Amino acid sequence: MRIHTTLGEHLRTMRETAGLTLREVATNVSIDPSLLAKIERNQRQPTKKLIKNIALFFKIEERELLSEFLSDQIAYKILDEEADLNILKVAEEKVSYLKTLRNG
Amino acid sequence: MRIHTTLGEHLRTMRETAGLTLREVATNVSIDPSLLAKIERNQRQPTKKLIKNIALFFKIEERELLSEFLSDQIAYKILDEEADLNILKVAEEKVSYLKTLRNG
DNA sequence: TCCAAATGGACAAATAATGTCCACAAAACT
DNA sequence: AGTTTTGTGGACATTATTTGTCCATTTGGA
Repeated sequence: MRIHTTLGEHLRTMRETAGLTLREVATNVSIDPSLLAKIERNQRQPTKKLIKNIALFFKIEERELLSEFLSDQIAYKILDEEADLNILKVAEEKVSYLKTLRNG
Repeated sequence: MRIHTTLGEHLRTMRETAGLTLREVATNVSIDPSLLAKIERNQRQPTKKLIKNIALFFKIEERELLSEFLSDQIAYKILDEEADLNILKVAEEKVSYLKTLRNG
């Protein structure tokens, strides 16, 4: 089993493992092959609806892809902003803080 | 370690400490007072241009506010998606991985 | 070579966000 | 009380961002 580090790479691995073309998968999830190609190379983000369709098509857990999707988004944001990694620690503290605000 | 709340709360604290009204600050940073009120209560996100203006107005470091801004965005995303906190660990690993990819 | 597959870019469409206006509510002041 | 000032809420306009498509081009294999 190959290690995939982004959602796009994971999707490409699954497709190639299944021996399918972009066109075949794209048709089944109702998008243009060009868009799927971009998603596999992380040039576009899939919508949640598309993630659901892909999970159904490959018969895997939707939440697995959603988790990859979310961590991708956060990672790319850190990279885009050239931010320090301790931003993530701060964010973690804020989540706890905001949760207590919401509940208490 | 210092206490992190949210960017909005920070802005409100600074404004009140300075004894200024929403209108006074809003006028100086060229936005509607209503918008500033929403930003202080985290109902709206400031643009980077606005963050710059605010930093100039209060004579503080722009990057301090930008860091708060970024960690806020990540925290709110985690909360919105009701995601597990270990997503942040995964994101951290992805950042490292993508950095090595980028550099070769 | 020929054909299918994959990629890139420009543009259209859709979505999501910011920002404003105005009305209202709550204080504060005279 | 009346008046003015401050902060809030919602509807809407505006702007920005993102997704998605189309088509041309390139790549790779039989």
